[in-house]
Amino acid sequence: MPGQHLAGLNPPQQEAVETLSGPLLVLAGAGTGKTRVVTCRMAEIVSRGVSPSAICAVTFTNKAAKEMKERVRKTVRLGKKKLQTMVVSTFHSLGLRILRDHGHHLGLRKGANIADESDQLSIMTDVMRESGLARTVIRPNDARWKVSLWKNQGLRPDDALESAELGVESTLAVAYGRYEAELRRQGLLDFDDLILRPLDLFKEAPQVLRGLQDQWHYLLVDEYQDTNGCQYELIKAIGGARRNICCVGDDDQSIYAWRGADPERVLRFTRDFPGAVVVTLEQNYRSTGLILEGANRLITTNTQRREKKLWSALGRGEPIELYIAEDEKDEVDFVTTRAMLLGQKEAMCWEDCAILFRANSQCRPLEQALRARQIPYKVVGTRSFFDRREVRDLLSFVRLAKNPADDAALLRIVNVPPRGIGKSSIDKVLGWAAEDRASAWSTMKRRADDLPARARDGVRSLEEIVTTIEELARVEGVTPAISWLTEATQYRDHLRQTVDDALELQTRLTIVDELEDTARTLEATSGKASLESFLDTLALREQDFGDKEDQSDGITLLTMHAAKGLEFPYVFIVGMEEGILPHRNSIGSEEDDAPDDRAIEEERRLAYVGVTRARQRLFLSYARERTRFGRTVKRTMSRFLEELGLDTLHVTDSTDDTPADPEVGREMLRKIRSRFSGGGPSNVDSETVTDTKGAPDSGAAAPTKKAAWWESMDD
DNA sequence: GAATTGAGAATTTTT
DNA sequence: TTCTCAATTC
Repeated sequence: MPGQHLAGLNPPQQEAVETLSGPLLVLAGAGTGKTRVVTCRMAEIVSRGVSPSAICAVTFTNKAAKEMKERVRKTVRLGKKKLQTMVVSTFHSLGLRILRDHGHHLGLRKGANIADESDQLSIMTDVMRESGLARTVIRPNDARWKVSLWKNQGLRPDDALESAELGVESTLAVAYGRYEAELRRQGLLDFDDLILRPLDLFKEAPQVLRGLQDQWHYLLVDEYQDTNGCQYELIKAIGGARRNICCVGDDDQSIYAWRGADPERVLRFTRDFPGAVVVTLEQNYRSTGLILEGANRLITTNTQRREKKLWSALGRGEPIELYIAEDEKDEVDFVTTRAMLLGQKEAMCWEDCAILFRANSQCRPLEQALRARQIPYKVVGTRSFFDRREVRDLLSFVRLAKNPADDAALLRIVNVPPRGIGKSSIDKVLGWAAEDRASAWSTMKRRADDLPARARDGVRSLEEIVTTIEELARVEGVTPAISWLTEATQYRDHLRQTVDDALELQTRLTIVDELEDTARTLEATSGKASLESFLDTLALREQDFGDKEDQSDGITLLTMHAAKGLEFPYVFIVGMEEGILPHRNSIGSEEDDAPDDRAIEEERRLAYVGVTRARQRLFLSYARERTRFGRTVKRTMSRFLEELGLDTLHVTDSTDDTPADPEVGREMLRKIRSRFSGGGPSNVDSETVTDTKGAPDSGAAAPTKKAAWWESMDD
């Protein structure tokens, strides 16, 4: 029964849903119902009798993948089991899956571990030293990014060396080669390998690729504008000759060029896939007319883009507001005061409101101001649970149990908690290992007797721990293995001894608990898990932690990058200044650097993403002067404000007698300011989600509701 | 091994 | 200004 999923869709949306074969590009502007189209299209395919196992959908984030699965499940009438054969995963999960299933054709070790950022960094630091690259010339972290960029573009060490300029770049290309060799030696894969190595595999074992091509007749790629060269090759290979490939994206929202994404890839689609159908979605269901008008004006300044013009049937709405602040303090005051007003006058829920900024450093002053006024807030996308030392420490034991060649894991926990294996012992072992071309762990075990007595005992006890983890996991599962590990290492005691701050200790102990919970949750949903699947799930962040973000409500603080795909009724964007947005590194600031149009265009797209997050009200602000690094500097307003249509904005500043809300006099504002100017408690470190509950007497009591903003990430 | 100190940098970072 | 990182020192 074809066409059963077309109800309620506009004509272009219907066309996208009905075009089932051949290459299809869905140019989905912000807020045009992309997710809806994608899920309906998949439902349509299935309802025409295609097995779900013939469909593969690729996204960038776990959240998007989860969302898509969920929506398809709700749309398609089909048994759960049947539906689960449909692959909906991130690029990285897909790559890893392919490598886990077929990696042996590449001589890939069975237990290859995934290197996290700090592993990458320490390996990079080592190989830089060997290559004679001082960290004053290029910082290891920057080197890591550069190498990652090369890998994203599909450049191997040889290619990089060839294309590199003489000097630092070519030395770095040499270091890149050593970095790769070191990863392999330790049986590690970095994130980029998860995309790059499957391409090697397809060359090495074409039958594997053929198998995948036979399996997946329908391919879907989400956020196509963000795909890098490597990811493009991967999907093109799998899409193969069948070319049933549907890419969904918006060139105007391409904001990851600096990570190797090519914003022009969307523009090239019809050349890359001749005969492609292009459907453009322009009706926006999110924002009011005036917001969209501003957004359209802004983005049409860009030259490299597909023509499209968002329109809204939601009415004109309120004008975009601009507040010109005296300084950063005044700007932050404006945001918090305005937010409280909205809470009182328009019954805005805190969770309906977001504050967007360009750089994370802009976050802290906002947090402080919100805390002082006891407005609850949460910060999205800061250092995650997975990057916590406690998690990485404990997982390193597990990694070592799975892959004895993983020197990075060994070095992290060799003496954590202290077991008498000091620096000199470690150096000795590393020396022997290098001579024998063996792994550090095997060498350490084999030659423990050549070490001082205390170190020897330490090695034996570590050996005991590692073997037991492996056995426990194999026989009883991951959960008992992890619980046993924390007990046997007395990791909690170790924390109690080394952390003196009570609050900090509490946080860290909780993290240990949560790691155990994670194992439990994983095994509760999918049965006894192997060490491998446990580690993979964590490394790719495929699992949520305790649904913590769902419980908290409050104003959301996030970067514009993190805001992509989200929407809020009320949006503040702060720091609309030259040097911040567009960022100074994109302006071509250096002496002889010509202004880089492409960089500016990306900043403009970023601003566009920010603006199009707003449903009803949009507040922009900048400061006339700002204290940066201890020095007060004059600021100029962002060129993007002009491009948005300065004359259409409702502009106010601190001296204005008609403050932002025309109905509320300046007196009122002042009153509110002074009422809440008393300092509140401070001293909370931000983690993944910081939730500061407003006290009952805060007077900032906006109503709250349960429906969460992340339920609608429809872009 | 832990604490101290000094230099250098201060975008965004889906996995 | 304020953070990070690594070398130095006790």
